[in-house]
Amino acid sequence: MADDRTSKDTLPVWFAFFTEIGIINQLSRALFEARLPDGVTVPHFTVLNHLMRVRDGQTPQRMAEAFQTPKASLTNTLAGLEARGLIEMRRNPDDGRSKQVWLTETGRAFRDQAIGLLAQDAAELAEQIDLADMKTMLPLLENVRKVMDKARD
Amino acid sequence: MADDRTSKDTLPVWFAFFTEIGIINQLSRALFEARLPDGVTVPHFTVLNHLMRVRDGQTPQRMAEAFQTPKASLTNTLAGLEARGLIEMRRNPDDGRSKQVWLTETGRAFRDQAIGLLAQDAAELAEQIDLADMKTMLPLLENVRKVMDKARD
DNA sequence: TTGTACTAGTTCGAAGTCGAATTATATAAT
DNA sequence: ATTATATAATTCGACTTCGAACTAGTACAA
Repeated sequence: MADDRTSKDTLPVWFAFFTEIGIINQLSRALFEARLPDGVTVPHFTVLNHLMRVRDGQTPQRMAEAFQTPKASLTNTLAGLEARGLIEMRRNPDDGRSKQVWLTETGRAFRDQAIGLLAQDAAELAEQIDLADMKTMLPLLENVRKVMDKARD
Repeated sequence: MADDRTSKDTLPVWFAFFTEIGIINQLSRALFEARLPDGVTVPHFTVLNHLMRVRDGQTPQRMAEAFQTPKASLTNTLAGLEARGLIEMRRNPDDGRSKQVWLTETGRAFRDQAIGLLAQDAAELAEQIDLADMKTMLPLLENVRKVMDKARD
């Protein structure tokens, strides 16, 4: 018995939601890339951060799934990181088709330094936005993400 | 006077927040573009929707500000819409430097039809996500967006 | 052992993004 | 009027994105 008649204002609310998401995404990208040196982009940083938070030595495939991003895009991102000496790609000894992505020492240092720079911006934002609000939103956003992820055919 | 010592978990929360934002943005883009016909993209639709919701006849400059997007990107988007006959660019009679963007009848019809298609997806999402949660997030997201917007130097 | 099907990653190409330079027009100052 | 400065939009070019085709390697069946 779920009511399959959706409320009249459902659509506008969702639209407004996606609009805000889009703008915040854009603003955060601009903010990040203004801080990151040397043409390092958000996708670059995201990969470094992921490898450090979760574990390095992962395959590109696995990471593509984690980020919900096409393999071809990731190939490009990884090539950029490797060219800058921040990661190392090795053959996967267990499976010749796949590879493993390892952080270099430079990569680890770079990520830590970047975190430091970004922390300044975060602190500035934190002055103006209640952390409690962020903690309210976070689980709700996660839920939206999970539902949308499942809805993909 | 403001405490410049931010809580220890501020940074991780903000990171997680931006990560969710990024993924939801990506998922919503995929969802939208699967529905929109004929190579029409999210930026295209966003412009149409904005012109209809707010008012058409606006200048590209004004819209670029509203969307937080570079002028050069918008030029490209508008060119696509004009090529498809969904908008019309006219000289601004009050200022020869600028232009005005007007919806065509085709453009209006297209937007209405697109809304109908997207409403189906929204209804599906709405079945699984409480509208109250959306209404909780919306003002908080708006606030984040406004603060970030102001923080741009 | 060969064949068939599958999977990981890359390459290719078409399209989108956007900072910087450029063009056209407007406004202000003298 | 002339010049200087500012603003709206476009063009240019370097770069990113990502679907589809391709290459290399694996698995399993007969």
